[in-house]
Amino acid sequence: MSFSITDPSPRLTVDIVIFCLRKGELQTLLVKRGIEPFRDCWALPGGFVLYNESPDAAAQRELAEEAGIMHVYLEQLYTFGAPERDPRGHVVTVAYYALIPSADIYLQAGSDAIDAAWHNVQAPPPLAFDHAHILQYAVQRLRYKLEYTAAGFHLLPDEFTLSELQTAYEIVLNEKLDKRNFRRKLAESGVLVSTDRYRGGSEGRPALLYRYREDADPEVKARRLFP
Amino acid sequence: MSFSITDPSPRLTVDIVIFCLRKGELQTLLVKRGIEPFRDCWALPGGFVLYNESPDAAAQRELAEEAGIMHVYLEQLYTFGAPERDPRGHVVTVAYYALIPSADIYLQAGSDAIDAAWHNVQAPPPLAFDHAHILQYAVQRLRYKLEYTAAGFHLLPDEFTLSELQTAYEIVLNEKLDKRNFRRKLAESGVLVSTDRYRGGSEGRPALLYRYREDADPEVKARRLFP
DNA sequence: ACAAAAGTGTTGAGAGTACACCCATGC
DNA sequence: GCATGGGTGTACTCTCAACACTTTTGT
Repeated sequence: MSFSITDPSPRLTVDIVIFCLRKGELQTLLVKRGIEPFRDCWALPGGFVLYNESPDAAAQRELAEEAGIMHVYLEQLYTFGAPERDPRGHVVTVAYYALIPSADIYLQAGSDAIDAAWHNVQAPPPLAFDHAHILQYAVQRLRYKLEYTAAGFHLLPDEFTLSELQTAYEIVLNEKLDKRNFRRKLAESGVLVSTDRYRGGSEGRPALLYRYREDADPEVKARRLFP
Repeated sequence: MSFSITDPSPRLTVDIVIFCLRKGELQTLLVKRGIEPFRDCWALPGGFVLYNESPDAAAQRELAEEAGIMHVYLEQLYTFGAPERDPRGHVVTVAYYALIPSADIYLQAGSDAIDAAWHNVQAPPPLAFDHAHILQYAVQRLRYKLEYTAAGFHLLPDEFTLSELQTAYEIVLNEKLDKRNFRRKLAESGVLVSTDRYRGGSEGRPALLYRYREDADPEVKARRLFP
Protein backbone atom coordinates (compact mmCIF):
# COMPACT_ATOMS: atom_id res chain seq x y z
CA MET A 1 0.00 0.00 0.00
CA SER A 2 2.15 2.83 -1.27
CA PHE A 3 1.32 5.74 -3.49
CA SER A 4 3.12 8.10 -5.77
CA ILE A 5 4.85 11.20 -4.52
CA THR A 6 3.17 13.11 -7.33
CA ASP A 7 -0.36 12.52 -6.03
CA PRO A 8 -2.24 15.79 -6.37
CA SER A 9 -3.91 15.58 -2.98
CA PRO A 10 -2.84 14.22 0.38
CA ARG A 11 -4.27 10.88 1.39
CA LEU A 12 -6.55 10.67 4.36
CA THR A 13 -6.47 8.31 7.32
CA VAL A 14 -8.01 8.01 10.75
CA ASP A 15 -6.17 7.03 13.92
CA ILE A 16 -7.90 6.14 17.14
CA VAL A 17 -6.76 6.38 20.72
CA ILE A 18 -8.79 3.68 22.45
CA PHE A 19 -8.90 4.30 26.18
CA CYS A 20 -9.72 1.61 28.69
CA LEU A 21 -9.20 1.14 32.40
CA ARG A 22 -7.28 -2.03 33.08
CA LYS A 23 -5.33 -3.14 36.13
CA GLY A 24 -5.89 0.21 37.80
CA GLU A 25 -4.28 2.07 34.92
CA LEU A 26 -5.46 4.12 31.99
CA GLN A 27 -4.44 2.05 29.00
CA THR A 28 -4.65 2.37 25.27
CA LEU A 29 -4.78 -0.26 22.56
CA LEU A 30 -1.74 -0.33 20.29
CA VAL A 31 -1.09 -2.51 17.29
CA LYS A 32 2.27 -3.79 16.14
CA ARG A 33 2.78 -2.90 12.51
CA GLY A 34 3.42 -5.76 10.11
CA ILE A 35 4.44 -3.58 7.18
CA GLU A 36 6.97 -0.89 6.38
CA PRO A 37 7.50 1.81 7.33
CA PHE A 38 7.90 1.29 11.07
CA ARG A 39 7.59 -2.48 10.74
CA ASP A 40 7.42 -4.14 14.17
CA CYS A 41 6.81 -0.74 15.74
CA TRP A 42 3.75 -0.03 17.86
CA ALA A 43 1.15 2.33 16.44
CA LEU A 44 -2.35 3.56 17.07
CA PRO A 45 -5.02 1.54 15.33
CA GLY A 46 -6.26 3.25 12.20
CA GLY A 47 -6.35 3.16 8.44
CA PHE A 48 -7.30 4.93 5.26
CA VAL A 49 -10.60 6.71 4.85
CA LEU A 50 -12.41 5.12 1.94
CA TYR A 51 -14.06 7.07 -0.80
CA ASN A 52 -17.63 7.98 0.16
CA GLU A 53 -16.91 7.09 3.76
CA SER A 54 -16.94 9.82 6.38
CA PRO A 55 -13.99 9.96 8.77
CA ASP A 56 -16.39 9.12 11.60
CA ALA A 57 -17.52 6.01 9.76
CA ALA A 58 -13.93 5.09 8.99
CA ALA A 59 -13.05 5.35 12.66
CA GLN A 60 -15.97 3.14 13.59
CA ARG A 61 -14.99 0.64 10.92
CA GLU A 62 -11.41 0.50 12.16
CA LEU A 63 -12.62 0.06 15.72
CA ALA A 64 -14.66 -2.92 14.60
CA GLU A 65 -12.00 -4.38 12.32
CA GLU A 66 -8.97 -3.96 14.52
CA ALA A 67 -10.51 -4.47 17.93
CA GLY A 68 -14.01 -5.86 17.44
CA ILE A 69 -15.41 -2.85 19.25
CA MET A 70 -18.81 -1.41 18.40
CA HIS A 71 -21.16 1.22 19.80
CA VAL A 72 -18.71 3.01 22.04
CA TYR A 73 -18.13 6.62 22.86
CA LEU A 74 -16.12 8.10 19.99
CA GLU A 75 -15.08 11.71 19.57
CA GLN A 76 -13.00 13.53 17.02
CA LEU A 77 -9.80 14.88 18.48
CA TYR A 78 -7.82 16.84 15.93
CA THR A 79 -6.50 16.58 12.41
CA PHE A 80 -2.76 16.19 11.99
CA GLY A 81 -1.32 16.81 8.58
CA ALA A 82 2.35 17.79 8.54
CA PRO A 83 3.76 16.61 5.19
CA GLU A 84 6.66 14.81 6.83
CA ARG A 85 4.64 12.80 9.33
CA ASP A 86 4.58 9.76 7.03
CA PRO A 87 7.76 8.87 5.11
CA ARG A 88 5.70 7.27 2.32
CA GLY A 89 4.18 10.56 1.32
CA HIS A 90 1.74 13.14 2.50
CA VAL A 91 -0.92 11.56 4.70
CA VAL A 92 -3.31 13.65 6.73
CA THR A 93 -4.91 11.87 9.65
CA VAL A 94 -8.05 12.65 11.54
CA ALA A 95 -7.43 11.51 15.11
CA TYR A 96 -10.21 10.19 17.34
CA TYR A 97 -10.43 8.90 20.84
CA ALA A 98 -12.77 6.22 22.11
CA LEU A 99 -13.81 5.28 25.62
CA ILE A 100 -14.60 1.66 26.12
CA PRO A 101 -15.82 -0.17 29.19
CA SER A 102 -13.38 -2.69 30.56
CA ALA A 103 -15.62 -5.58 29.51
CA ASP A 104 -15.80 -4.95 25.76
CA ILE A 105 -12.33 -6.10 24.86
CA TYR A 106 -11.82 -8.47 21.99
CA LEU A 107 -8.35 -8.26 20.57
CA GLN A 108 -8.04 -9.11 16.93
CA ALA A 109 -4.92 -8.92 14.84
CA GLY A 110 -6.09 -7.16 11.70
CA SER A 111 -4.72 -7.13 8.19
CA ASP A 112 -1.63 -5.01 8.66
CA ALA A 113 -1.18 -5.52 12.39
CA ILE A 114 0.67 -8.60 13.56
CA ASP A 115 -0.11 -8.03 17.21
CA ALA A 116 -2.24 -5.88 19.46
CA ALA A 117 -1.88 -5.13 23.14
CA TRP A 118 -2.85 -2.71 25.85
CA HIS A 119 -0.29 -0.24 27.14
CA ASN A 120 -0.23 2.22 29.97
CA VAL A 121 -0.68 5.69 28.51
CA GLN A 122 1.90 7.08 30.93
CA ALA A 123 4.73 4.93 29.59
CA PRO A 124 3.98 3.85 26.04
CA PRO A 125 6.59 2.11 23.88
CA PRO A 126 8.15 4.05 20.99
CA LEU A 127 5.38 4.76 18.50
CA ALA A 128 5.30 5.07 14.73
CA PHE A 129 4.74 8.36 12.90
CA ASP A 130 3.55 11.16 15.19
CA HIS A 131 1.43 8.79 17.22
CA ALA A 132 3.18 9.58 20.51
CA HIS A 133 2.14 13.17 20.05
CA ILE A 134 -1.42 12.18 19.21
CA LEU A 135 -1.59 9.94 22.28
CA GLN A 136 -0.35 12.70 24.55
CA TYR A 137 -2.87 15.11 23.05
CA ALA A 138 -5.67 12.58 23.58
CA VAL A 139 -4.80 12.07 27.26
CA GLN A 140 -4.93 15.80 27.81
CA ARG A 141 -8.30 16.06 26.08
CA LEU A 142 -9.71 13.18 28.07
CA ARG A 143 -8.68 14.89 31.30
CA TYR A 144 -10.32 18.14 30.24
CA LYS A 145 -13.40 16.19 29.28
CA LEU A 146 -13.68 14.56 32.68
CA GLU A 147 -12.92 17.79 34.52
CA TYR A 148 -15.68 19.69 32.78
CA THR A 149 -18.29 17.08 31.97
CA ALA A 150 -19.66 13.86 33.35
CA ALA A 151 -18.43 11.49 30.66
CA GLY A 152 -16.46 9.07 32.79
CA PHE A 153 -19.23 6.45 32.70
CA HIS A 154 -18.16 5.36 29.28
CA LEU A 155 -15.09 3.77 30.82
CA LEU A 156 -17.27 1.52 32.96
CA PRO A 157 -19.86 -1.19 32.29
CA ASP A 158 -23.55 -0.33 32.10
CA GLU A 159 -23.98 -0.71 35.83
CA PHE A 160 -21.32 0.44 38.25
CA THR A 161 -20.87 1.58 41.81
CA LEU A 162 -20.04 5.13 42.79
CA SER A 163 -16.71 3.96 44.17
CA GLU A 164 -15.85 2.39 40.85
CA LEU A 165 -16.72 5.64 39.10
CA GLN A 166 -14.64 7.66 41.52
CA THR A 167 -11.70 5.33 41.03
CA ALA A 168 -12.06 5.78 37.27
CA TYR A 169 -11.85 9.54 37.67
CA GLU A 170 -8.90 9.27 40.00
CA ILE A 171 -6.99 7.10 37.56
CA VAL A 172 -7.62 9.37 34.61
CA LEU A 173 -7.04 12.63 36.45
CA ASN A 174 -4.17 11.11 38.40
CA GLU A 175 -5.31 12.74 41.58
CA LYS A 176 -7.17 11.66 44.70
CA LEU A 177 -10.73 12.93 45.05
CA ASP A 178 -12.88 13.46 48.12
CA LYS A 179 -15.61 10.83 48.36
CA ARG A 180 -18.35 13.04 49.73
CA ASN A 181 -17.70 15.98 47.44
CA PHE A 182 -17.55 13.65 44.46
CA ARG A 183 -20.89 12.10 45.32
CA ARG A 184 -22.56 15.43 45.97
CA LYS A 185 -21.45 16.85 42.61
CA LEU A 186 -22.62 13.73 40.91
CA ALA A 187 -26.02 13.84 42.58
CA GLU A 188 -26.42 17.52 41.69
CA SER A 189 -25.53 16.89 38.05
CA GLY A 190 -28.39 14.43 37.80
CA VAL A 191 -26.75 12.28 35.15
CA LEU A 192 -26.93 9.07 37.16
CA VAL A 193 -29.86 7.00 38.27
CA SER A 194 -29.64 4.32 40.91
CA THR A 195 -30.85 0.82 40.21
CA ASP A 196 -32.31 -1.39 42.90
CA ARG A 197 -29.47 -3.84 42.61
CA TYR A 198 -26.34 -4.17 44.69
CA ARG A 199 -22.87 -5.35 43.95
CA GLY A 200 -21.88 -7.90 46.54
CA GLY A 201 -19.33 -10.63 46.25
CA SER A 202 -16.37 -8.63 47.47
CA GLU A 203 -15.62 -7.83 51.07
CA GLY A 204 -17.47 -5.15 52.95
CA ARG A 205 -20.90 -3.72 52.58
CA PRO A 206 -22.50 -4.23 49.13
CA ALA A 207 -22.63 -1.11 46.97
CA LEU A 208 -25.68 0.23 45.19
CA LEU A 209 -25.39 0.01 41.42
CA TYR A 210 -25.99 3.04 39.24
CA ARG A 211 -26.44 3.56 35.54
CA TYR A 212 -26.18 6.49 33.19
CA ARG A 213 -29.40 8.30 32.41
CA GLU A 214 -29.78 8.04 28.65
CA ASP A 215 -31.99 11.11 28.63
CA ALA A 216 -29.51 13.20 30.59
CA ASP A 217 -27.78 16.18 29.06
CA PRO A 218 -24.48 14.73 27.88
CA GLU A 219 -22.72 18.07 28.17
CA VAL A 220 -23.01 18.99 31.81
CA LYS A 221 -21.57 22.44 31.41
CA ALA A 222 -20.68 23.06 35.04
CA ARG A 223 -17.47 24.72 36.03
CA ARG A 224 -14.96 21.99 36.63
CA LEU A 225 -17.37 19.28 37.53
CA PHE A 226 -14.94 17.01 39.34
CA PRO A 227 -11.91 18.50 40.94
CA MET B 1 -12.03 21.54 -11.19
CA SER B 2 -13.90 18.26 -10.98
CA PHE B 3 -12.70 14.75 -10.27
CA SER B 4 -13.83 11.27 -10.88
CA ILE B 5 -16.33 9.54 -8.66
CA THR B 6 -14.02 6.53 -8.65
CA ASP B 7 -11.22 8.34 -6.85
CA PRO B 8 -9.81 5.96 -4.27
CA SER B 9 -9.50 8.53 -1.52
CA PRO B 10 -11.54 11.57 -0.55
CA ARG B 11 -10.13 14.92 -1.50
CA LEU B 12 -9.10 17.35 1.17
CA THR B 13 -9.92 21.01 1.55
CA VAL B 14 -9.75 23.71 4.19
CA ASP B 15 -12.46 26.23 4.94
CA ILE B 16 -11.94 29.24 7.14
CA VAL B 17 -14.36 31.24 9.24
CA ILE B 18 -12.74 34.65 9.41
CA PHE B 19 -14.11 36.64 12.31
CA CYS B 20 -13.89 40.38 12.54
CA LEU B 21 -15.66 43.09 14.49
CA ARG B 22 -17.21 45.63 12.16
CA LYS B 23 -19.97 48.16 12.75
CA GLY B 24 -20.56 46.82 16.23
CA GLU B 25 -21.25 43.33 14.93
CA LEU B 26 -19.38 40.07 14.75
CA GLN B 27 -18.91 39.52 11.05
CA THR B 28 -17.38 36.88 8.86
CA LEU B 29 -15.87 37.10 5.40
CA LEU B 30 -17.80 35.23 2.73
CA VAL B 31 -16.96 34.81 -0.94
CA LYS B 32 -19.43 34.53 -3.77
CA ARG B 33 -18.69 31.44 -5.79
CA GLY B 34 -17.98 31.92 -9.48
CA ILE B 35 -18.15 28.22 -10.39
CA GLU B 36 -20.55 25.33 -10.10
CA PRO B 37 -21.78 23.87 -7.91
CA PHE B 38 -23.45 26.63 -5.93
CA ARG B 39 -22.48 29.27 -8.49
CA ASP B 40 -23.35 32.77 -7.23
CA CYS B 41 -23.87 31.35 -3.76
CA TRP B 42 -21.97 32.62 -0.75
CA ALA B 43 -19.41 30.32 0.82
CA LEU B 44 -16.62 30.31 3.35
CA PRO B 45 -13.23 31.07 1.87
CA GLY B 46 -11.17 27.94 1.39
CA GLY B 47 -9.69 25.57 -1.11
CA PHE B 48 -7.89 22.32 -1.70
CA VAL B 49 -4.97 21.21 0.43
CA LEU B 50 -2.01 20.76 -1.87
CA TYR B 51 0.24 17.76 -1.77
CA ASN B 52 3.01 18.24 0.78
CA GLU B 53 1.15 21.14 2.31
CA SER B 54 -0.20 20.80 5.82
CA PRO B 55 -3.82 21.83 6.38
CA ASP B 56 -2.53 24.64 8.62
CA ALA B 57 -0.36 25.92 5.78
CA ALA B 58 -3.23 25.58 3.33
CA ALA B 59 -5.44 27.65 5.60
CA GLN B 60 -2.78 30.32 5.87
CA ARG B 61 -2.31 30.32 2.11
CA GLU B 62 -6.04 30.69 1.51
CA LEU B 63 -6.18 33.51 4.03
CA ALA B 64 -3.47 35.30 2.10
CA GLU B 65 -4.83 34.53 -1.36
CA GLU B 66 -8.50 35.22 -0.76
CA ALA B 67 -8.28 38.02 1.76
CA GLY B 68 -4.70 39.25 1.84
CA ILE B 69 -4.53 38.40 5.50
CA MET B 70 -1.31 37.26 7.16
CA HIS B 71 -0.07 36.56 10.65
CA VAL B 72 -3.40 36.30 12.39
CA TYR B 73 -4.77 34.05 15.07
CA LEU B 74 -5.77 30.81 13.38
CA GLU B 75 -7.09 27.69 15.06
CA GLN B 76 -8.33 24.38 13.77
CA LEU B 77 -12.00 23.88 14.43
CA TYR B 78 -13.15 20.47 13.30
CA THR B 79 -13.01 18.18 10.31
CA PHE B 80 -16.23 17.64 8.38
CA GLY B 81 -16.36 14.76 6.00
CA ALA B 82 -19.84 13.46 5.26
CA PRO B 83 -19.71 11.95 1.73
CA GLU B 84 -22.73 13.93 0.57
CA ARG B 85 -21.52 17.34 1.66
CA ASP B 86 -20.15 18.14 -1.82
CA PRO B 87 -22.21 17.10 -4.87
CA ARG B 88 -19.04 16.78 -6.98
CA GLY B 89 -17.80 13.87 -4.91
CA HIS B 90 -16.36 13.09 -1.54
CA VAL B 91 -14.51 16.07 -0.13
CA VAL B 92 -13.38 16.19 3.48
CA THR B 93 -12.74 19.66 4.82
CA VAL B 94 -10.67 20.77 7.76
CA ALA B 95 -12.41 23.85 9.13
CA TYR B 96 -10.51 26.69 10.79
CA TYR B 97 -11.40 29.96 12.34
CA ALA B 98 -9.35 33.11 12.31
CA LEU B 99 -9.56 36.24 14.42
CA ILE B 100 -8.48 39.40 12.70
CA PRO B 101 -8.21 42.93 14.00
CA SER B 102 -10.55 45.36 12.36
CA ALA B 103 -7.68 47.13 10.64
CA ASP B 104 -6.24 44.25 8.60
CA ILE B 105 -8.94 44.03 5.98
CA TYR B 106 -7.99 43.84 2.33
CA LEU B 107 -10.67 42.25 0.24
CA GLN B 108 -9.49 40.47 -2.86
CA ALA B 109 -11.59 38.50 -5.28
CA GLY B 110 -9.63 35.32 -5.81
CA SER B 111 -9.60 32.81 -8.63
CA ASP B 112 -12.92 31.11 -8.06
CA ALA B 113 -14.61 33.86 -6.09
CA ILE B 114 -16.28 36.66 -7.99
CA ASP B 115 -17.01 38.73 -4.93
CA ALA B 116 -16.21 38.87 -1.25
CA ALA B 117 -18.02 40.67 1.54
CA TRP B 118 -18.49 40.78 5.28
CA HIS B 119 -21.68 39.42 6.77
CA ASN B 120 -23.15 39.42 10.23
CA VAL B 121 -22.72 35.96 11.68
CA GLN B 122 -26.18 36.11 13.22
CA ALA B 123 -27.95 36.46 9.87
CA PRO B 124 -25.79 35.06 7.11
CA PRO B 125 -27.13 34.57 3.56
CA PRO B 126 -27.76 31.01 2.33
CA LEU B 127 -24.41 29.26 2.19
CA ALA B 128 -22.97 26.57 -0.07
CA PHE B 129 -22.27 23.01 1.07
CA ASP B 130 -22.46 22.57 4.85
CA HIS B 131 -20.92 25.98 5.44
CA ALA B 132 -23.87 27.28 7.46
CA HIS B 133 -23.28 24.45 9.89
CA ILE B 134 -19.54 25.15 10.03
CA LEU B 135 -20.20 28.84 10.66
CA GLN B 136 -22.59 28.09 13.47
CA TYR B 137 -20.10 25.69 15.00
CA ALA B 138 -17.35 28.30 14.76
CA VAL B 139 -19.41 30.95 16.52
CA GLN B 140 -20.08 28.53 19.36
CA ARG B 141 -16.40 27.70 19.65
CA LEU B 142 -15.39 31.34 19.64
CA ARG B 143 -17.81 32.01 22.47
CA TYR B 144 -16.40 29.12 24.51
CA LYS B 145 -12.92 30.39 23.77
CA LEU B 146 -13.68 33.85 25.06
CA GLU B 147 -15.53 32.53 28.08
CA TYR B 148 -12.65 30.36 29.21
CA THR B 149 -9.56 32.14 27.94
CA ALA B 150 -8.36 35.63 27.28
CA ALA B 151 -8.12 35.51 23.50
CA GLY B 152 -10.35 38.43 22.62
CA PHE B 153 -7.38 40.72 21.91
CA HIS B 154 -6.93 39.17 18.53
CA LEU B 155 -10.07 40.94 17.37
CA LEU B 156 -8.52 44.31 18.17
CA PRO B 157 -5.49 46.28 16.97
CA ASP B 158 -2.18 45.98 18.80
CA GLU B 159 -3.11 48.74 21.20
CA PHE B 160 -6.60 49.09 22.56
CA THR B 161 -8.51 50.47 25.51
CA LEU B 162 -10.18 48.32 28.11
CA SER B 163 -13.55 49.63 27.04
CA GLU B 164 -12.88 48.55 23.48
CA LEU B 165 -11.93 45.09 24.71
CA GLN B 166 -15.04 44.86 26.84
CA THR B 167 -17.19 45.89 23.90
CA ALA B 168 -15.54 43.17 21.81
CA TYR B 169 -16.44 40.57 24.41
CA GLU B 170 -19.97 41.90 24.68
CA ILE B 171 -20.49 41.68 20.94
CA VAL B 172 -19.16 38.14 20.68
CA LEU B 173 -20.88 36.81 23.78
CA ASN B 174 -24.01 38.81 23.00
CA GLU B 175 -24.37 39.80 26.62
CA LYS B 176 -23.67 42.88 28.70
CA LEU B 177 -20.73 42.65 31.09
CA ASP B 178 -19.98 44.48 34.29
CA LYS B 179 -17.18 46.98 33.81
CA ARG B 180 -15.53 46.57 37.21
CA ASN B 181 -15.74 42.79 37.28
CA PHE B 182 -14.39 42.63 33.76
CA ARG B 183 -11.42 44.80 34.60
CA ARG B 184 -10.64 42.95 37.79
CA LYS B 185 -10.63 39.57 36.05
CA LEU B 186 -8.44 40.97 33.36
CA ALA B 187 -5.98 42.43 35.84
CA GLU B 188 -5.82 39.15 37.75
CA SER B 189 -5.18 37.16 34.60
CA GLY B 190 -2.10 39.24 33.92
CA VAL B 191 -2.30 38.93 30.15
CA LEU B 192 -2.39 42.66 29.51
CA VAL B 193 0.19 45.33 30.02
CA SER B 194 -0.56 49.02 29.98
CA THR B 195 1.33 51.36 27.72
CA ASP B 196 1.99 54.98 28.66
CA ARG B 197 -0.13 56.24 25.81
CA TYR B 198 -3.72 57.38 25.82
CA ARG B 199 -6.44 57.32 23.27
CA GLY B 200 -7.96 60.79 23.02
CA GLY B 201 -9.75 62.38 20.13
CA SER B 202 -13.22 61.27 21.02
CA GLU B 203 -15.43 62.76 23.69
CA GLY B 204 -14.83 62.17 27.33
CA ARG B 205 -11.77 61.33 29.33
CA PRO B 206 -8.90 59.75 27.33
CA ALA B 207 -8.42 56.03 27.95
CA LEU B 208 -5.17 54.29 28.74
CA LEU B 209 -3.99 52.01 25.95
CA TYR B 210 -3.11 48.40 26.67
CA ARG B 211 -1.39 45.70 24.70
CA TYR B 212 -1.24 41.94 24.92
CA ARG B 213 1.75 40.51 26.78
CA GLU B 214 3.52 38.33 24.23
CA ASP B 215 5.12 36.32 27.04
CA ALA B 216 1.80 35.68 28.76
CA ASP B 217 0.33 32.22 29.00
CA PRO B 218 -2.03 32.09 26.05
CA GLU B 219 -4.27 29.52 27.71
CA VAL B 220 -5.44 31.21 30.86
CA LYS B 221 -7.14 28.15 32.25
CA ALA B 222 -9.33 29.84 34.81
CA ARG B 223 -12.90 28.81 35.34
CA ARG B 224 -15.02 30.87 33.06
CA LEU B 225 -12.77 33.83 32.78
CA PHE B 226 -15.27 36.31 31.44
CA PRO B 227 -18.90 35.81 32.23
C1' DA C 1 -20.36 74.20 33.99
C1' DC C 2 -21.82 70.32 31.73
C1' DA C 3 -21.66 66.32 28.84
C1' DA C 4 -19.29 62.03 28.02
C1' DA C 5 -16.46 58.32 28.79
C1' DA C 6 -12.73 56.46 32.16
C1' DG C 7 -11.67 54.66 36.19
C1' DT C 8 -12.15 52.62 40.95
C1' DG C 9 -14.08 49.05 46.12
C1' DT C 10 -17.25 46.82 48.86
C1' DT C 11 -20.69 43.61 50.21
C1' DG C 12 -23.70 39.50 50.10
C1' DA C 13 -24.55 34.97 48.09
C1' DG C 14 -23.24 30.68 46.46
C1' DA C 15 -19.94 27.23 45.31
C1' DG C 16 -15.82 24.77 46.56
C1' DT C 17 -13.14 22.40 50.00
C1' DA C 18 -11.83 20.03 53.98
C1' DC C 19 -13.02 16.80 57.28
C1' DA C 20 -14.88 12.01 60.63
C1' DC C 21 -18.08 8.82 61.82
C1' DC C 22 -21.73 5.09 61.46
C1' DC C 23 -23.53 1.15 58.41
C1' DA C 24 -23.98 -3.35 56.18
C1' DT C 25 -21.95 -7.50 54.97
C1' DG C 26 -18.57 -11.80 54.98
C1' DC C 27 -15.61 -14.41 57.48
C1' DG D 1 -16.86 -9.44 66.59
C1' DC D 2 -13.92 -7.66 63.46
C1' DA D 3 -12.26 -6.38 59.10
C1' DT D 4 -13.67 -4.22 54.86
C1' DG D 5 -15.56 -1.09 51.93
C1' DG D 6 -20.24 1.81 51.61
C1' DG D 7 -22.51 5.61 52.76
C1' DT D 8 -23.64 10.28 54.90
C1' DG D 9 -23.53 16.23 56.75
C1' DT D 10 -21.41 20.46 58.24
C1' DA D 11 -18.40 24.55 58.79
C1' DC D 12 -15.16 27.48 56.60
C1' DT D 13 -13.18 29.82 52.65
C1' DC D 14 -13.07 31.91 48.56
C1' DT D 15 -14.78 33.20 44.21
C1' DC D 16 -18.62 35.36 41.72
C1' DA D 17 -22.01 38.95 41.05
C1' DA D 18 -24.28 43.11 41.93
C1' DC D 19 -23.90 47.78 42.59
C1' DA D 20 -22.62 54.01 42.30
C1' DC D 21 -19.71 57.55 42.46
C1' DT D 22 -15.47 60.39 41.27
C1' DT D 23 -12.12 61.80 37.61
C1' DT D 24 -10.60 63.70 33.39
C1' DT D 25 -11.19 65.74 29.23
C1' DG D 26 -13.67 68.70 25.32
C1' DT D 27 -17.03 72.07 24.32
